[in-house]
Amino acid sequence: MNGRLAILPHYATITDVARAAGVSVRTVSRVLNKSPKVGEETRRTIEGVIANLGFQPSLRARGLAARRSFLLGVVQGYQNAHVVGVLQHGIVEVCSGAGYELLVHPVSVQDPRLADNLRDFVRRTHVDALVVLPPVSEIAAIPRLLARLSVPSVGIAAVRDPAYPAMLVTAERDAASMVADHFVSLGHRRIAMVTGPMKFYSASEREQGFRIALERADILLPPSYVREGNYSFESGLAAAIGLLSLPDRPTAIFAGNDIMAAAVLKVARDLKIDVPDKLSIAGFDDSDIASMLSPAITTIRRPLIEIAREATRRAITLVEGDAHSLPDHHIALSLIVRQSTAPLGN
Amino acid sequence: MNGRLAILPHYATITDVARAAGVSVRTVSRVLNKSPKVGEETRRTIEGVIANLGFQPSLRARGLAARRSFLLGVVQGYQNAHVVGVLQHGIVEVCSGAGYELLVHPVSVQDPRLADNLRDFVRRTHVDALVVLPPVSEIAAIPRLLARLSVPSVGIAAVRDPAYPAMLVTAERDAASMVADHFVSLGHRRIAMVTGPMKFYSASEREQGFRIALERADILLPPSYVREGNYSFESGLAAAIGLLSLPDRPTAIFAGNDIMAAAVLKVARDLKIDVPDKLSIAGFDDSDIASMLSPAITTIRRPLIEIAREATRRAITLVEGDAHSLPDHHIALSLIVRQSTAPLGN
DNA sequence: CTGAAAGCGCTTACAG
DNA sequence: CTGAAAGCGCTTACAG
Repeated sequence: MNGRLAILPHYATITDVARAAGVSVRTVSRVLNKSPKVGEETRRTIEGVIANLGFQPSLRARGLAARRSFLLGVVQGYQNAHVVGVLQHGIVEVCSGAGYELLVHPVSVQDPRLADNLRDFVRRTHVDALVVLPPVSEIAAIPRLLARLSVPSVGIAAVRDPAYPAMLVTAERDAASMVADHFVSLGHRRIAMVTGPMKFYSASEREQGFRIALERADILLPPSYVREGNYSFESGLAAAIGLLSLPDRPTAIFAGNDIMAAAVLKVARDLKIDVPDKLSIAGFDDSDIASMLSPAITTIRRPLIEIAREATRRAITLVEGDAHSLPDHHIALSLIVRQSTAPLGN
Repeated sequence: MNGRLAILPHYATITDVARAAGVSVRTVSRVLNKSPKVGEETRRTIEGVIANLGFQPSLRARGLAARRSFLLGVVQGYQNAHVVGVLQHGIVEVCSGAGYELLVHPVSVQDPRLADNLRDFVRRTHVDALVVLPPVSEIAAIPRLLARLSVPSVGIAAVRDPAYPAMLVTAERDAASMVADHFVSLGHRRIAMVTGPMKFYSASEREQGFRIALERADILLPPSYVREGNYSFESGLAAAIGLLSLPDRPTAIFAGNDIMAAAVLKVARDLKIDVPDKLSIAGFDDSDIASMLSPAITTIRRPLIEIAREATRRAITLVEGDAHSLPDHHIALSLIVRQSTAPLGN
C-alpha cells in the first residue's frame, strides 16, 4: 500500500550517536537531557558527534519513554483570524526556545460535542499543556475537563476562572472605562455603545466598564443607546444604523471591537455625518484595520505578543516545575488615541 | 523535579482494551487500522470496549511503531496574519477528518539558517508531510531540502516549482490582467500600479499580468507609474504619495494587495481626491478590510479555504497513496467589483 | 480470522 | 562518572 516506506530516510538515532562516540546510549541520553553527571571530555565528544550527524532526538520516542510529549496545544475559536495569528506567533516563539512544538486545535464555541472533542485530542496527542484563547477560554467546562485529564492549562480571558491552573486576565473593564473617560473629557454627553455578544465576558466586561465610568461622570447610558452586536461587520452596520437614525443621536459611539467600529464609520460616512467633527468613534483591539481606516480609529490595545509569550511561559512552568498552579497575571491595556475622536463640535 | 509525573492519568491503552475484550493486542490493532481480516462479532465487541473506555490510540506510539507520525506541518511566514489564519483553518479541517494533527512552524524568509531550522524541525517531529505557504514556498532551497529528507511537501505559490511533489498554483498573473481589463473597460488610460516586493513571484506575476493586459489595450505602464512597495501599509502610503503628486496623476491605481490599496485610499482622501469619481482603486486578496473600507475596495479573491483544503488533501494523498508526485493544480481567482472603481469621470 | 514476539527510539531506575 | 536491561504503547512480518 505504501511503497515509499521502503525508502524512508534513516535519520541518525541515539544508537548511531552512541556507536560513533564509543559510549553507551545511556550516556548520550544524559547529554541530551543536560544531566550534570557526564565527564567534560565525554560530553564534548558526544556533542561533536551529534553536530556531525545532524542528530535530532525524536520527540515521539522521547515522549513515549519520558511520558512527556514536548507538544503544546493551543485551543482557539474560529473568529478573528488576525488576533489568533498574532497570538500564535508569540506562543510558537516561546515554544521553540524551550524545545516544544505547537499543535493547533480550533474548536467551535457552539459545538455541543466540544468537551468530547477536546478530551480525545488530549488523549491522542498527549500534549503536555494547553493554552486556551478567548472566547473559548470562557466555557466553564473546559478548564474542569482539563483538570480531570491532569493536563496543565493556561486560560486567557477577561474574567478569572479559578479552574485554570494559571490565567492571564486582561483588564477589559478598566480599558472600557478609559474610553468612557476619554469621551467625557472631550465634552461628550450623548454617548452610545455597540456591544459584543453579551453571553461573552469580553463583551459584558467592556459594557460594564464603560457604563460605570459614565455613571461616575453622571452620564446615563439609556437602553436605546446600547445595541448588541456579535463582533461582525454586518452586526456593526445594523447597530450603527439604529443609533445614528435616533432623533437624539449620540455624538460619540464606543464599539466593542474595531470591526464594528469600522462599520459605524461606514454608516456615518453614508449618512454624511462627519467623523470626528460630528461623531467620535472608538473601537477595541487595535487590530491592523484600526490604523488603516481614515480617520484612523481610537482604540484599546491588548499587548497580544506579550500575552502570548507570558501564557506560554506559564504553561511550560506548569509542565516542568512542580507547582500545580500559578497566581493570576493581570494585563493592563492601553488607550490609543487617533483621529476618530475629537472634542464635541459646537 | 516533577512531582506531577506520579499522578499522571493512566489513559486506557491498547492492552487495556485487549484485556477487556478478551482478545489479543494484535486484533485490537487490526480494528484500529480498519483491517478487513477481523470477524464481524469480534470487531463489534472491540469497538464497544473502545467506546466504553474512551480509548484513543496514542499518536506517538503509533508513529514510533508504524514510522508515521500522523502529524502534518504548515510552514508559514510572519506576514499577513489574516491570510495565514484562514488557510490554517482549512488545513486543520481536512487534517482532523483524516486523523492527522497540525503542527505550525513559522519561519522568517530572511533567516539565513532557514534550511537548518526546517531540517531540524522535520527530524525532531517526523511530520508525515508539509504544506508550504507563500511566500516561503518561493524559496527554491526548501522543496529540494524536503525532497532530500524524503518528506512529501505541497507548495502553494503563484509560479510552479517542479521540486515540489505537488503544487497549487494560483493564477495571479491572469487575475492581475482582469484588473487591468476592468480599468480599461471603465475608460481609464492613465493607469498606475503599486507592486509588492519584486523579489517575490507573487509581486512580479501580478505586475506582469497587469502590464501585459494593458499593452494589449495599447496602454503603456511608464516607470513613473510603477512604484514598488513591500505589502505593508506604510509602503503603500509612500507609493501613493509619489503617484498622486505626479503632474499627470493616474486616474486608476492597482495595488498589489488590499493593505496597500487601503493606503492609497487614505492618501487620496487626505489629498481630497474623490474615490471613485476622480480615482479608481483596486487591491488584491479580498481580505476582510477590503469590504470594510468605504468605499469598499474592488479586489481579487483567492479561494483560500478551498486552496487550503486541496493542498492538505494532496499532502495526505502523497503520504498514504503510492504516488511520489501529483500533477499541478491550478486555482483560478476572481475579480470582485466594489465601489472603489468607476467609469472615468469627465 | 487470530496470536506471540520483536522492535520503533528514546528514558529510567538500578548497579557498579 | 558510565552501562545493560526493561519498558513506554503501539504495528508488523511471521505463524497457525
